[in-house]
Amino acid sequence: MMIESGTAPDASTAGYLIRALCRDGEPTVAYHVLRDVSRKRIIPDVVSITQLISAFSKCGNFGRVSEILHLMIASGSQPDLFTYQEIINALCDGAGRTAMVDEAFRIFNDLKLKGYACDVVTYTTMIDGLCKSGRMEEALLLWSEMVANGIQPNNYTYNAIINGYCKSGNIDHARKLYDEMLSKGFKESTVSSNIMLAGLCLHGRLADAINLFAEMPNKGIHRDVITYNTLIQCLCKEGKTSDAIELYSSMLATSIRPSISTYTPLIMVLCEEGRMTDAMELIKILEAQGLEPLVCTNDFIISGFCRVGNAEKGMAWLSRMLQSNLKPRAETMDRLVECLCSLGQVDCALQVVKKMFDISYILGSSVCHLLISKLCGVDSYQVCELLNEIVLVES
DNA sequence: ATAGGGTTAG
Repeated sequence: MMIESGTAPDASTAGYLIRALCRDGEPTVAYHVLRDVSRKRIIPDVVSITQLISAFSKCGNFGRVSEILHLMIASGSQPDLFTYQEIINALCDGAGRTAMVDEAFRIFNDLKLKGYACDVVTYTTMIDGLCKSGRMEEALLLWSEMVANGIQPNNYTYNAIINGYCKSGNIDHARKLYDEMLSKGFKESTVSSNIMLAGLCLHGRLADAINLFAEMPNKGIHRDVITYNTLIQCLCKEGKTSDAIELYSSMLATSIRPSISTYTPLIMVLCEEGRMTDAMELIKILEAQGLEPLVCTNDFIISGFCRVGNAEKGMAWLSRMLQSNLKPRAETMDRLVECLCSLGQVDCALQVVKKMFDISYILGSSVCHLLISKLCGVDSYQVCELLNEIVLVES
């Protein structure tokens, strides 16, 4: 309407639109606004373009990020520390999966060379990224460099490094840093407690973990869904299933709502113990709360039904999975074939095998042997050995 | 005229 009425949009018009579109999760539309106005030599403010860069960084579209940076610089506008902070943060994100920490580190070091004054947030982001990819030595070097530059670590920085120590197995160093953090006047928080809790759990120090959990309210630290999930997962891992379920029950008595990560370890351990009725009860509960089981939970359930010899239920869940376009793990299919064979339901087993072929899985050799044995009524290992011998003799 | 950054489980 504005353009049709003959009023030319300016940089502010574009800036408003770009920020609003980014906020509403429409970065591609925002990008087209930027392209449109830049053709008329109109360049929105750095804040708006930074939001756009942030949106594309977060979804991993670094090609587009680089393009916008070039457009920005070519039109005489300079990205600032916030702009690069968003890119570095996104490159560090991904929990080791898609983390491009090397690239983040390159940009970070480049920033210093270009004369940008990195601050506590930039340093902390980079330290956290290095810690998360297991590069503790470099993270500690950066910490020293930061302090040498007159920037004091804050509670975020401490949490990043404490988390790094916890994850890399040095729980005693983590503890030392924790005490140092407290001595500098930074307060314990839900986040710092959750980090230590996860560290203790990771190293099997269940008694210490339970103690920390118990002490949180005494110290005035609020427990959140992550606190509960971390301890529930730990109890499940340590075989304390009834304690895990008890903790889950006590969680329901609080105002904290369980998440899918509350249920996943509980259902997994119930399936492993063959407690399929209890597992299915939890599935019903989580679905009633509008949650959806993870793909791996479906695998646990099928394997669990196989474990208790209920191939029929296992088959039903497999169908449910395939109908939802979820891909079961190959081992899950193997378990089901094995279970059906042991029940003498070779035809059903072959149906599963057909479904495996449909999703382009290859039969494992042990399942192959099992099927051949069932179909031929002979021990296929012996047949194979015989065949091998024949091949040897002939060659 | 308006407005931007970092943490914990999975």
